[in-house]
Amino acid sequence: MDFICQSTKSIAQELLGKKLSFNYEGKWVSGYIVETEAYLGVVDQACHSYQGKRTPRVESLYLEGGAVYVYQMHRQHLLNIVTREAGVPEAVLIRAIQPVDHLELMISNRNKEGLDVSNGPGKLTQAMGITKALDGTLVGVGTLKITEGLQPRHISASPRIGIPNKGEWTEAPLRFYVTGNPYVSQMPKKSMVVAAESWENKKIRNQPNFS
DNA sequence: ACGTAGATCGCCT
DNA sequence: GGCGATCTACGTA
Repeated sequence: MDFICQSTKSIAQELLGKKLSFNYEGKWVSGYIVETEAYLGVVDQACHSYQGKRTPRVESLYLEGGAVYVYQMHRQHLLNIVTREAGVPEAVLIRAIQPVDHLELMISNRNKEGLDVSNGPGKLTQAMGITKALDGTLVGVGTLKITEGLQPRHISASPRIGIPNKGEWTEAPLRFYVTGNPYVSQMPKKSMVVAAESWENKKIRNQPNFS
């Protein structure tokens, strides 16, 4: 996947359905990405690099696309993937996943089960065991991987969560999610569908087609 | 289903 | 000293 030669908005949408895997104590814990947000760098009032702000905490945002930016707020870690070329501080926040491998480990890490395991940005990092140790590393070369997964049947956009009083940046539709997937944060029960129905049907592989 | 409060910490100012 | 790109528990319908 190309994290450099595309707009951050495109990457945020392309990440939906990709499989996110983290090596936690020797086990590849994983899930399909179902919700993301784009943060558009120096012009974006909601972005940590707004107006070129550069402090030790946000340093990773200035790395090349494919770098990992993890920061902490309250007691949670939030996971971002840096986009664009080095020096252009844009990123995509991973907000929710649908668990795939080692669900039992995620349940144990969260001390919760069901949708509460990973339907929020702080929840999914806790479930997978992601900490600040990942900050500044590169996707694909260390303990974090992003690989092919499923194809969303439909993608929805909305304003980003938790960005009050930032004018046009509060309203900008920079949050993207797999329509109807129950693991999307703050999804009304009424709008949920069975998880499998939010994805395109899997192609049947390794099977001859006799029609 | 929704709103509100409280937690309790690293990182800036 | 103040403030979050959040989460949880606990009110109330």
